[in-house]
Amino acid sequence: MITQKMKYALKALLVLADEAAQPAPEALTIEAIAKRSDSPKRFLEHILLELRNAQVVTSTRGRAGGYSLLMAPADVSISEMLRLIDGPIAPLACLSRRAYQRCDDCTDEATCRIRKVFAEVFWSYLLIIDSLTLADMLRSGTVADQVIGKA
Amino acid sequence: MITQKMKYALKALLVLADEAAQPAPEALTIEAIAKRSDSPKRFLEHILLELRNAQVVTSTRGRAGGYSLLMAPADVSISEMLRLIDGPIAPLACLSRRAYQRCDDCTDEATCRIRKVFAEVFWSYLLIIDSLTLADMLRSGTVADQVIGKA
DNA sequence: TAAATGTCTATATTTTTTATCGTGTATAAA
DNA sequence: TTTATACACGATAAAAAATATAGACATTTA
Repeated sequence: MITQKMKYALKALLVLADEAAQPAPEALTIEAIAKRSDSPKRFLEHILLELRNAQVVTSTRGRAGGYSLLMAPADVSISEMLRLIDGPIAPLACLSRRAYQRCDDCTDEATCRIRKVFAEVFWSYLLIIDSLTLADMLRSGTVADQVIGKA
Repeated sequence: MITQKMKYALKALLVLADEAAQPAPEALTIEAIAKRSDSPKRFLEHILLELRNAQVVTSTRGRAGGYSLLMAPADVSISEMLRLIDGPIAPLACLSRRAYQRCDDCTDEATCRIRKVFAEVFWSYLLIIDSLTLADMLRSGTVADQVIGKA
């Protein structure tokens, strides 16, 4: 299960992407994003900061300041967002490349049967989720799209 | 990431499956399973109880009592074990069939863009993980297998 | 009946998740 | 240059989940 925090992050990104798609996009305040995404403002603040540090969004201070999307939606990888907000996505730490951690009790990774079976699942899973971006979320956006999609 | 509890459960199942594959299989005490799987005995106790309630393993009390595998390894679904031990495997509660829960703030599931994108990932993921069983873990068991598998 | 073993409930500890608060800093307009 | 507005950052806290541990009890069989 993805965390509530991740849901807020995705909602915020959707709000920012929607704004960026407007004719005259403006920076949105945390408050505005919180309202539109129905997220707790003070919590969202930290999430946006993480997104900013990852250079997914950008912010300006002072009057008329706020946040806006920095990367193109097609370049915002869902799996990267998951890693950023929720941490490693591998089912086992010993299968994560970026957050690799050996199991305490592991005598031999090469012969670990748990590792082996989850490795198979994980590679297939990665193949799918690594291909998804914020743009994919936007595409399935409107009700009209939904109806067309079902036809 | 799967929990430590799930790791213990899988290790215990492997121990029991290995025992079941012996010429003269015997019931194994919690202590024996704990030792062989390097799991905390008192914690393992609860795990085995859950597996027993799910009729994956069986137990006998008293002298010479202990646990043994009840289901055939090929019938022990890894995804079912995940559901049993770690809870729902869906990325969102609103995508889980057995543990379905509507999101508090959700106005319309049919048009939720987060739900839609994770639904796609999830169905593909399910396809993979639902096909895996304890038997698959056993197959990739020995070092010899590993070497052959690589060839 | 005694020893071995599983059963069950309660409790405890640690970590993670989900926030909230206070204060500081930057910016732009008045 | 003051002031209003907004983000930045660190501290703290409550709630939930994960990871156990303990004690009393029930069952079996030698």
